[in-house]
Amino acid sequence: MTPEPSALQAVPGHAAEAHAAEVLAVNLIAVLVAVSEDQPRVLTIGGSALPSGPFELAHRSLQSGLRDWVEQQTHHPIGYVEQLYTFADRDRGGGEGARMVSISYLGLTRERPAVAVGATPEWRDWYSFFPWEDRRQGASAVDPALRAGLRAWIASATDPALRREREQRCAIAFGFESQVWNEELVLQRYELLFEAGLIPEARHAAPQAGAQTIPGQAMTGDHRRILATAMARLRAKIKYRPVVFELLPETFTLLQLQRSVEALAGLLVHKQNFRRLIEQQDLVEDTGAIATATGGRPAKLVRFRRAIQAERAVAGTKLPRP
Amino acid sequence: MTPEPSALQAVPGHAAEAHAAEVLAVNLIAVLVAVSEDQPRVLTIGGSALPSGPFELAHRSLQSGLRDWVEQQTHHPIGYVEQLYTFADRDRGGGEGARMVSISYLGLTRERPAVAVGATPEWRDWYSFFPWEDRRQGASAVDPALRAGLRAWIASATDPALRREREQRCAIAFGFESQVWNEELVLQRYELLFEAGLIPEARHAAPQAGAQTIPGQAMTGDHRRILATAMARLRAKIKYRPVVFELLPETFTLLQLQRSVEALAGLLVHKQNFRRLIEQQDLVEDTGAIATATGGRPAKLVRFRRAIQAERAVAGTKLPRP
DNA sequence: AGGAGAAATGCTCGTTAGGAGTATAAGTAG
DNA sequence: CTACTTATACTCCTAACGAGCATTTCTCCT
Repeated sequence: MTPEPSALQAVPGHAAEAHAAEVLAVNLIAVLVAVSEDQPRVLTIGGSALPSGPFELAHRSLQSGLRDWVEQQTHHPIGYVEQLYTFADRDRGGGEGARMVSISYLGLTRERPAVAVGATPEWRDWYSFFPWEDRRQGASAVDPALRAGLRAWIASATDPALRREREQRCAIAFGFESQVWNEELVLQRYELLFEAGLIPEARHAAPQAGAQTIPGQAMTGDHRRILATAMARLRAKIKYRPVVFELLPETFTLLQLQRSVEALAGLLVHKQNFRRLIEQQDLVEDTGAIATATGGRPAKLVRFRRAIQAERAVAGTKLPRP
Repeated sequence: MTPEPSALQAVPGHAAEAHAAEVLAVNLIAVLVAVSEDQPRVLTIGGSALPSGPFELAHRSLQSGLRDWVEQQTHHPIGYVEQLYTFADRDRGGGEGARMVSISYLGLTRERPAVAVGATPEWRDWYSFFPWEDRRQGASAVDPALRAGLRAWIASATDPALRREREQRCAIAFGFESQVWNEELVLQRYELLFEAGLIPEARHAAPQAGAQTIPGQAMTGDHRRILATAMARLRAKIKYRPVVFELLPETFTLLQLQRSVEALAGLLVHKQNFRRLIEQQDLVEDTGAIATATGGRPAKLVRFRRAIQAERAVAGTKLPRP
């Protein structure tokens, strides 16, 4: 076993010594998600920033570093943590020689009821940052503003090829022509709006003429982009991995489960088929208890079958096996 | 917009100043994949290390930093680059206060024919590192050795609960009982073998009694784990994103395409159904040309319809829409 | 008490994607 | 001319999925 080499050292101009000095600050950023009252929430600091903190030498690993201080913050066990993305764009970080590398994580937890409103940290509805992503009541109210802004951006391209390209990107991301809304394209939509100058955070990067902005609260730095990444990842993941259960109490009804999925996806689902899906996958089991009715026939209380994690590997095959 | 804060600074014991000094070296690691002669290859340095190099202040972003020096190495355009994972385990990096954070990437390219064999860098068959992952000829020849080693590891657990847990993990990852081999579980399999002490690299971390190791060439440090991550990601990705085409020449036959997919997946697929899949998704278009036959009826040469990238967003829905 | 409303639960269709296999066409190597 | 290899076209079957209808069992209102 050779000692950990800088394998590139053979390349001219890449002498290892020259780089030993190039050290960077490493930051951990958490998107902590919970669902309560059928709304997805995200933990914020000061209302518009994601919790973040430096990676320290004392931490065993990146993930344990994140867990350490998130649990310190929330006094909650985080059931599920997943790395999102690492980035180090030029405009981030401090001055010369102090560039920052940020490693973002998605964490799922149950919202602690006792968190005071207005406190720091505070749970906020994630759709307050992305109002256009909530389509549970049909196309959202902010849709016309988006369309108008995007149309203006498309029209502002003088090159016809560029105009067509923008048009197509918008059509796909927002389903303008085809009426097909893909709830997973959260990040693509955000980036289009950003490019179009409709996002206040974009002003800082590229100050434009006074294009008007759209509804949706801004966040510190590029935290809203990170939140978009987390939303996209979670919306994709709930479809092939039983992660929703990390957000639910120990026992719950099928409707509660459905409402949570709908909250995350920003879409309504077909109730009967949703139940069929859950049942045929053996995801839950009866507890024997009955939910105190909330306005209809009482529902069975079920619990997540943790055994399923062990029994089955994820399927996800799409190759025509022989 | 508040200035980029360390949001955790309010937490006791986390004063921002105390951490400004904790800076770390950041390393970029590339898993560069190509396919030639129906074999997946990975670019190595010195035969057993992945190319890696420091992230420098001069780089615009992490990804462009990676692109810069990979293209410098291979003199190839890399069509596709994707971030894999960032890690910073305690046993990595140098001495005190110089811990290393490694950011790994997956890159796809076409193998340049003119690369000399035995050179540094060198393309190597990725199954030389993971012989058990190639099941195109049925269960691989190394299978018995794996089973024996894993059985010994299972039996070595004195606690019956632990033994059952190990048994189940092996059954899922390797499909022992159910005969179901999930080709995406590359990383899980590697980690099981690692835990079982069957991987030479594990010796360094936890020197055990002389459990025997299994076929498959070792790599520097934890590079084999990173390669496993890349293989798993790529095997999953080819199923829902048209990334295989990055590995193929401009025009190709459907069989070439199929063989490339099989090479990556380590599995054979049903030819007719594979073609149906490709056709119904409109992934390729005729070039009009015919392939000079390689031993059968001549095949149409097709090319990837790049337009598809723009036309369609990825589907991937599993929610019962209303 | 009786009826309206809300939610739970059960079942039925029709369509489609995917797995598996048969049949035929069109080349090359002897 | 024949054997072999690969390309290409269909057929059949089943499970999964989208879209409904119908019935049951509660609470609440008048």
